[in-house]
Amino acid sequence: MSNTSRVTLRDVAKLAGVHTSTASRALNESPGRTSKETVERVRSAAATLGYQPDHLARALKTKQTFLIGVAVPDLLNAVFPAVVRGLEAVLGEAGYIVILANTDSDPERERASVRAMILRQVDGLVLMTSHLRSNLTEELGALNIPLVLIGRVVDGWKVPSVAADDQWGMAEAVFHLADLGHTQIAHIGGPADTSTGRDRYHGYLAAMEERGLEADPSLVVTAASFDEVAGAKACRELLAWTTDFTAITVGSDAIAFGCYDALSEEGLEIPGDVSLVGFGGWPAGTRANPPLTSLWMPYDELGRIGGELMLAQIRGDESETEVVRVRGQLIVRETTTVPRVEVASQGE
Amino acid sequence: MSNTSRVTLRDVAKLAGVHTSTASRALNESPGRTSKETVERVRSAAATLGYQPDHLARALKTKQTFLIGVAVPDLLNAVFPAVVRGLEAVLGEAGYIVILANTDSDPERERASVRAMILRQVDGLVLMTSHLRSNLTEELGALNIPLVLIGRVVDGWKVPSVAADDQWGMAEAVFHLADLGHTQIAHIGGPADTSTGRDRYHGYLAAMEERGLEADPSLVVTAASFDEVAGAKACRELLAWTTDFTAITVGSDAIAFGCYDALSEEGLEIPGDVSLVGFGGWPAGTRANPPLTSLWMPYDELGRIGGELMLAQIRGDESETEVVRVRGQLIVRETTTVPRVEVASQGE
DNA sequence: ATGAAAGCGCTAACAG
DNA sequence: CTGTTAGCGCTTTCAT
Repeated sequence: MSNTSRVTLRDVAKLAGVHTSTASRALNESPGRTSKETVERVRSAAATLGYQPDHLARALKTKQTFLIGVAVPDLLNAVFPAVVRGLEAVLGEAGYIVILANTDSDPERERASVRAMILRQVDGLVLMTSHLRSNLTEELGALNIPLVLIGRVVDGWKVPSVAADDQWGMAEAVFHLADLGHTQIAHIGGPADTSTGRDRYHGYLAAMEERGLEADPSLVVTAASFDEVAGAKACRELLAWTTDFTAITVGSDAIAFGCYDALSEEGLEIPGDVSLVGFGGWPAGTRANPPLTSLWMPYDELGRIGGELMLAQIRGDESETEVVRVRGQLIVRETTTVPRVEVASQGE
Repeated sequence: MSNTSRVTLRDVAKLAGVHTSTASRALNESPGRTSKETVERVRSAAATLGYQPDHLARALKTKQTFLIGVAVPDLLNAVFPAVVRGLEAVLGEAGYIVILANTDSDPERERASVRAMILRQVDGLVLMTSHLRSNLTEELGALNIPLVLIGRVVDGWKVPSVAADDQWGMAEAVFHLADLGHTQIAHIGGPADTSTGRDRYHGYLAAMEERGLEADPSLVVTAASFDEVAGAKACRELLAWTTDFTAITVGSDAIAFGCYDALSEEGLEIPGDVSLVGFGGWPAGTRANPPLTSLWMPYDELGRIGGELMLAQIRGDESETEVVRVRGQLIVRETTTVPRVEVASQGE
């Protein structure tokens, strides 16, 4: 019943026989501004009373809440928990605490969440949102609150960001296929209005060109989202159009799984008829049938770096707006092999 | 640069031509305590100025932060993001915001996180911790802060909780196997010091007895944790001891996946030689090879109910300490079939 | 029904 | 180096 009325700074001061303000200084160690002696007395008084400063009161005065708002599109997508974990570790270490909001990839909900967080006076905002256009951009720009973007890069908006090197990654995937002898490589990309979707697509294009391969536009389709059903749907579209390809690169592991279904519906075997390379490197890929070859990216690392960027920004260390790209590595499992030969009939 | 110094209640009051305290009452609608007229004036003043109350200041006075602390053991385990999502949805709806801490299933880190959250004056605490003994129990009991346990039930500690009906679920799994004709059913349980581990084990025992089957103690092993490697290890132990069983029930889908590995190392086929039933019903099970039969539990629902319990408790609606058990359903995929016959040689 | 005054717990000018 | 005085923005007695 009794909430053991918290011990306040006044209590500490009284016990130490000094004024509250002195106690405050002693504890916050305003550099040199206090005699060693009193610092000592106050410290021990605080210790014996088990004094814990009240964050709220302090925040009211200092305008620092030590709260960091984190907006994630979809906690059910395994990528995001990994990022959040990394973030929480780094920020927690520095005394910050993470407040979380799931936006369901809905711009509306996202705006609402961000507003709520700003209202809470968060010291910084980490956005992993998918579709970053909207006036959220300006709204946040005006507020000039420390901001970090994770996973997506927004052009024309100077803000510290960290993301997987999607272009590089997708290029690796294409090279792997090309090295196996594939020349007709399809691409089922993620939504075109996401930077990840776009960047991966560009990586595909660049890699095809680098290998002197034609990126036939009819071999490129776009999934409406990064999940399995969208992936299956997109793959069916592709299949309805043409089967003149021996390999597929995709925008996410989930999309790849969607392809498992769509391909098997058509009686196409992986990798016998079609080789497939996922993107993300989910652990689940190991158990899939067949195990998914995929370009793994260190998502937890994204979170950690994102945390660092946030801390740097709060400290004011912004040497320059930093945009970090991290790279992972291709994990070759069993969905890729040399191309089937029959299709080679069609001349170049 | 300029943080557009937020509009304060004073500004609103001034514009409405009333005192701050009146404005406060008008906005908080202290029932009937204010004339309709002024309420109207203040409201519109607030609207035109775009007034947003300062949570911090309010909290300092009212001792209500509208923050709910949530401690999760491991965000990388797919179960927890689902729960968090449910929680966040319900609590967010009610104006609460979720602050998150990952404890890595480490009692030490857990205590630290919980302390930090309490320091932040959270209005409530949601714990999904695995090993709930420790003095955390008493520490929290003394503080009498609204508390909800999700996923685990701690005996001898009266606190609102919601968890999967583990006993029922595991019994279903056993019944399924028994119906197929299995009589020698092994059990690879989760850690014995978790309520989930124990309850599932008890469910296994009860179901075996109900069907008049002998639960041979040598057919029961315990995994050190709920993950794949612990599962594989435990399964190897079992295999080293005996192969006199035709089916296995396990404490989690991850443990089941570990069994995939351990069984195949011994050249045992699933389900040809050994039938296997997972627990949890992860989506990943669909893609596994073979697709995993598993007892699915609605983890998002756990989160939602947990949120409701928290809200009820905050409101003071505690009719009685509630302990909710939710049930899911068996999803039959391809890891279960009738028992192999050869083993039937050994008499009873 | 409203205004005046006090105070939540802390920090930050300003004197001394 | 320390005490005094204010005040963060809000709610809440207490008078009126």
